[in-house]
Amino acid sequence: MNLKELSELLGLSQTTVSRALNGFPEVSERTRERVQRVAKQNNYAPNKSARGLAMGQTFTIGHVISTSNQNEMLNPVFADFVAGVGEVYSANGYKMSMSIVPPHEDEYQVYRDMKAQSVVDAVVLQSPTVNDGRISFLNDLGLPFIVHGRATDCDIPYAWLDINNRSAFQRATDFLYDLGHTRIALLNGLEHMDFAHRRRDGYETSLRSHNIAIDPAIMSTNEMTEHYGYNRTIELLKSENPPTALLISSIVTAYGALRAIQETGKTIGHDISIVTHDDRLSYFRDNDSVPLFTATQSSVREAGRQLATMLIDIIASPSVKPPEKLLEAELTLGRSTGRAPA
Amino acid sequence: MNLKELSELLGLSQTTVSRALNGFPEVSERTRERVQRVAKQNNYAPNKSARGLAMGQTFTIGHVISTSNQNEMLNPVFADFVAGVGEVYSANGYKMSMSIVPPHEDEYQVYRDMKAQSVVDAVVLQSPTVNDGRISFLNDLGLPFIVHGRATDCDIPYAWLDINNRSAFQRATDFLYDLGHTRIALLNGLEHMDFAHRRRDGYETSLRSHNIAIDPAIMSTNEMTEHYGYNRTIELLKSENPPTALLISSIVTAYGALRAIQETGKTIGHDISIVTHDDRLSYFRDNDSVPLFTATQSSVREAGRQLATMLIDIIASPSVKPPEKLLEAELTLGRSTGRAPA
DNA sequence: GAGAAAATCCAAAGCGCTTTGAAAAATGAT
DNA sequence: ATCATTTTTCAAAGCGCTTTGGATTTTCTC
Repeated sequence: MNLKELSELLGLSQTTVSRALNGFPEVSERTRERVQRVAKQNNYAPNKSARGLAMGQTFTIGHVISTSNQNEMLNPVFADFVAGVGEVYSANGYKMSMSIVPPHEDEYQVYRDMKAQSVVDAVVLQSPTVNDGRISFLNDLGLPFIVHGRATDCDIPYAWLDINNRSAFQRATDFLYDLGHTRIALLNGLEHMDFAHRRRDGYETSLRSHNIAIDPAIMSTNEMTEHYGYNRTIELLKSENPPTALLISSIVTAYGALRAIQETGKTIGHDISIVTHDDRLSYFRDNDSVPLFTATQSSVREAGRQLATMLIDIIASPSVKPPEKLLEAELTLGRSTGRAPA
Repeated sequence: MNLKELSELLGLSQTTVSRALNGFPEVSERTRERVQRVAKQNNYAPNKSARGLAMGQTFTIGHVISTSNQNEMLNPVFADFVAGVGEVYSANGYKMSMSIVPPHEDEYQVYRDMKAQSVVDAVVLQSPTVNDGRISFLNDLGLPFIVHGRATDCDIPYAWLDINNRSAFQRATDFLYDLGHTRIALLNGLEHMDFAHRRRDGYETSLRSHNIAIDPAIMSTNEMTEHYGYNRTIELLKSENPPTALLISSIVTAYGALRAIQETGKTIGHDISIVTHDDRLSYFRDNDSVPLFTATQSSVREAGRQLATMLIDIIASPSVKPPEKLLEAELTLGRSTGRAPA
């Protein structure tokens, strides 16, 4: 069923039917109701290609995910983030177009093609690095976008939504210090990633403020797998001057660290403390009355929702200055932290 | 830059340019080369909406993900599966359109709209249940599709790719039996899911073949979170007749079980054995020479690749009988299994 | 070099929608 | 009843591409 058929069925012109369905004021309520009813009955929905062609808008938002990193690893946060944005998209009549960029292929070309083919109205940029060339590239390309995160070394204005990584990790480190910990290891993500860079900054700032020397021997950076947490913790515990606390960038890695601690016969929250960042991933949901991990918490799914809302606003009014939003992470107390051993 | 402008630039008709770019034989190699060169130079790519409208094909494949289950949980397998299909899509000029269905909304309506708006050429159906109404629905709707998994109670022919869940769990149970285990607990996924149903079947078949009574007290079914693994294992270990081995449906849950075992002071592979299913999720990758878990392994990313290839074939030749593919899981030996304690 | 065959190119229609500019119908004011 | 407004409807153009059917040019054969 297409517009022509529907309008013939109704005995109206295509114009009137189109206007009735798209909520234009030039059509009487009685007609609109009738049109909508018959459209629903016949399961009519306007052809997206035709609509896109006529309006120069596709009601589609692009996500491009590069798997070109060393292990072709995906960000564990990916699924929940997508779920969050996707909810808002579908509530607003938008579709999500996801492109996976295979290893050794050019992510920039994907954006160029998206623009040339006008296949999306806007894109969301994920996993920004400290100095992310994609931002100025998209800016020059003229493709509206929003960044999930920020790029420290980028000075042009752009739209973003981020959590306060620096403050979160500073507070977490302060908290461990208050518990008496002075030897706090950092198990960070890859530090060319902007979020990891900022977390490290927060960690170091806290240490400096308490006159604790920054010791690279207990700071590490890697992809945030379970095994990274395990292996690195074993290493740290075996070292001559082992830390009494671990600050960890991902809950997946924190579980690995916990495994190592248990295996070594130590007690978490007693012999050694852990604070981790927790994105509230759905398959690590913790329903205990007191959660396992003390954590800097921020729901990445909720972040996705808010980011999508912002982006849809940008599409609606592109002229206004790029919106920015900084979400604070909560520091929630769990069973993984305690007073530093004497 | 659009076709008209490009063809004027080249001094050719739109027809010729279009044919040159789309590989039709009616254009000389010399012209084709020139056209392609100039197109690349000017970053020309055909408008997708226009192309879709003219050809009645969108080169887009739909994925619809319902978050309507109790905890709005996403399948942890989601990200890697998407990465797998996405690779193949982009290699073949297809785009992926992902729809998130918010809780309490009608997944069927999403499919109906996709069809009416002709926004996709085909869809992939994920997480099928034992008796999944979506299969016959899509069949009646006339929207080409392929199922990732199968539906036990569905008798119409349809395209699918699945792993041999039944055989994998039967072999795993046999293996534990051979090690002397006779009290083997099952920590399964939600059993209205077809894969979980089949795994249970494999487990029970093995037990019956060894004349071991099936004991519902040590069989459980739940969403496969870390905490499910932990809590359930604690429960089992505390019970009066505790199992000596656990068969677990997801590696996330297996880590939870391991945590419980360690906490109880028991040694994995000695006091208690674990066999888990491992989808080779990227953030649980295990690079140890001997892996942590003995597992029924099958890469879900590779499954995604193969499924995408099959679906593209279906689109190309819709008439042939729906393809089916059954992948066997490997049983790989890790450190989590050992002889049953005397 | 003429005619036939092959290779190359083109103008125009059509895909299904939105939207412009104008006409027809309904309403209100005099 | 007449004219001026407002409301409601419509015909047709245009979005950028593919593709049909035909025209033109080149190449080949004798």
